[in-house]
Amino acid sequence: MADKRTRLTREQVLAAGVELADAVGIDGVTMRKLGQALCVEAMSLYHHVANKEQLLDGMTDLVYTEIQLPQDTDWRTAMQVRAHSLRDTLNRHPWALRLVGSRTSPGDATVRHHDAVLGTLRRAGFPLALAAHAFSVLDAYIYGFAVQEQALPFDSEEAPTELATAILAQFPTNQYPYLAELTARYAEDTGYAYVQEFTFGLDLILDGLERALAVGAPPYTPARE
Amino acid sequence: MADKRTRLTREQVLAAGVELADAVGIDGVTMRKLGQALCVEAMSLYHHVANKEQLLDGMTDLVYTEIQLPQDTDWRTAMQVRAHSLRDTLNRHPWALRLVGSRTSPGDATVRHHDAVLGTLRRAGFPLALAAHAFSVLDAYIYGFAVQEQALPFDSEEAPTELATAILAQFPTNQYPYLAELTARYAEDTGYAYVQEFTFGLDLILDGLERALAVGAPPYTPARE
DNA sequence: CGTTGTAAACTTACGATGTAAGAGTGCGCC
DNA sequence: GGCGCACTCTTACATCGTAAGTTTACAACG
Repeated sequence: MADKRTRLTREQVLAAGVELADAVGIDGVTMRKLGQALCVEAMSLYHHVANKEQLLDGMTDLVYTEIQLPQDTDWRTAMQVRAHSLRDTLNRHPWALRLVGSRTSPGDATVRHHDAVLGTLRRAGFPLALAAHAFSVLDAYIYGFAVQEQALPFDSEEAPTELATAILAQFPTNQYPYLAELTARYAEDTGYAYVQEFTFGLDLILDGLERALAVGAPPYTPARE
Repeated sequence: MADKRTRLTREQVLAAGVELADAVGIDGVTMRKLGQALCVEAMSLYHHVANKEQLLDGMTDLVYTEIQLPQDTDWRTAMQVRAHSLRDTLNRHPWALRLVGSRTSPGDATVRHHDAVLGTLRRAGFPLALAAHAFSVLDAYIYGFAVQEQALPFDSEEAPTELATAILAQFPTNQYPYLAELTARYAEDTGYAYVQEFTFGLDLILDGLERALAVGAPPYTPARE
């Protein structure tokens, strides 16, 4: 965690913030603890960030840096790669999701990322309105999926066999029959992986977009373009 | 805000919490202020909730109460009505979204809601796996859309004409050409409403589900059922 | 009626947090 | 050398969640 005697930079502060948040959760990120991680008193940090708000903004933007920009292959696989990269990143820094929901001023990396995605779609022949729609659906889905994944009472990567039954036990079977049915199914299905769930929705959306692109006219938009 | 001399109940506390959060935001909800709103000292609240965690859990579940359960019409319009109701509710209580992402133990209303949605799909003929997939995509989309709506630097309901240009001014046009193009378009299109964006994605997903239902076999699932 | 048990509300207190204000400290440039 | 400035530290305060212990008021009983 940062050697003793170098002058601090804003970048170091933000990076340490990300690292700390990963380790102890976003609520564990306090100015004093962050200072400690950097061998510095809490108040010294205020020469590199205006306040904690801005620290969190910077951390959020730094996370965006990790997301793979879409490459210039066909738009579909480009979107797929980006989607998985975004999901991975959000899983690697679970706290980031809570921040994007409350931050209204996007950082530099954030804007660059959005522009790149939009560009990939436009160059692939998406009319402007459809490109905007596509961006909106895709991002909404990815973020929402990440929210759900975090709300799950188990780690989404491991086989949920016993866990599912534990959850099942929480609510009375007869009162919530459909949930019970579902949980039972997952409990017995040992091969189940949550990635499949993500891929299903993603492909469904990409199919829809492909169809919309083929038809030509983006629906639900005042005719212009 | 609650008359003087009635004994407090847990329900009153939670309702006051929701009201307070709506008024001053979730960070403004402190035990002392909540107590004040109920004409009671902060510590008295601890006789009705174990700690602040549990207060937030209860508030989250109370919000779920407001979401319209799907009626027993055809599944498609049922899902549409529910989707819009969920979005409205999340917009009415913007703080709730941040909570669902961090809460892992669902409340009673939450579970009931999930069961009802699942039930509607099952009764409409969705195989179990497809019903689960459908639930996952839809909820992910709705939550994610709400996240994006909140991250927008403007109120999603009003015409963003001048606002868009203000945003546009933030980042250099030449550096982010596609975003600039998009923002310019929205600035000139006075008839634009953000609901259309929501409806586009929702219909796209519902179309996809309808097709998957027609085909019969849910993709991406180990063959069983 | 007084007595008493108990659930609900209150009082006090503590450690942690974000940060305002101002006082050191050390490095680069004259 | 010494001046200026960028950085850091010290001290202090209001506010937060909540632990511990005390007071209050009402219901049940003699």
